[in-house]
Amino acid sequence: VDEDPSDPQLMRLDNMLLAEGVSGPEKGGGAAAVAAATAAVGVGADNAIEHSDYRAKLSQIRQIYHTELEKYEQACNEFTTHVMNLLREQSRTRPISPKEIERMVNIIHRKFSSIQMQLKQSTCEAVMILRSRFLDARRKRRNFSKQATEILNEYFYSHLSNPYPSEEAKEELAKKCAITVSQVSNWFGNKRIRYKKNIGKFQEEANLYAAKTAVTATQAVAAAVQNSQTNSPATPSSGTHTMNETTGASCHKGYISTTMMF
DNA sequence: CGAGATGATTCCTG
DNA sequence: CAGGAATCATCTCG
Repeated sequence: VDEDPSDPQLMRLDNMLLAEGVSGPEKGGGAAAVAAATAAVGVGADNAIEHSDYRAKLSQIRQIYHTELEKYEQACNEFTTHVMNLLREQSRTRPISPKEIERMVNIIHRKFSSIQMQLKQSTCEAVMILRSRFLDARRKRRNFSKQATEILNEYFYSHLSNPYPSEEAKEELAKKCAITVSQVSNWFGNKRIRYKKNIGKFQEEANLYAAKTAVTATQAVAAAVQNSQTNSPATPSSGTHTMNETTGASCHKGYISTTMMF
């Protein structure tokens, strides 16, 4: 019967924490803000822009977290002093041992730290979601620029017999297309597999680029080609260096042999 | 909106 | 580990 005064006190504390501290406007607001920061992954233009966007959102989450943490800290302290005052008041009507006070304080702190853990966890979750949204490149896939595709296709179709660019070639292409080397690798991987899966579908494209390289080759060796064009077909006897020009010149006349690979 | 195109990822093999 | 194959997730276009 004597212990009852303390238990209602505890109950009230629990209720207050549960009602106001945790599920009150504070956490709700925080969670909503975090969710907003996470969800607002709109259309990013550039890689750099997206990255800074990502960092901004990250720091936003971090700031929300710290704000909330501070709030809880403050609320915890306030509540502790409040309870202490109540206990002190009660100590006039009944003896209150230091042990009991300590127990109360411990309970309060435990409660608050569990809330903080919850906050921490939800913050971590938000960060993970943010990370996965930004890091999973499939989610933000952008087609390469027309120009880049042009360059890649040009290389592909002018090396149809061996469409495997060396590491240096890949770097070169990457530089020209303003993409990464692994993107170049991806592109060639995709292109090879898709080309050979349906060569017919790519015939038009192949001719187009063959003609295109022929034009550039013609420009490069204008005089020579002009003279030999009417005469004999270019002799494909030379090595890889002049292959560009020879294939280009011969392709100019008709179909490029797409069956030579695979 | 839906089908095809396309860049990226995953899994597997030599 | 580079490349092939299958698959995913998004983009583009009618």
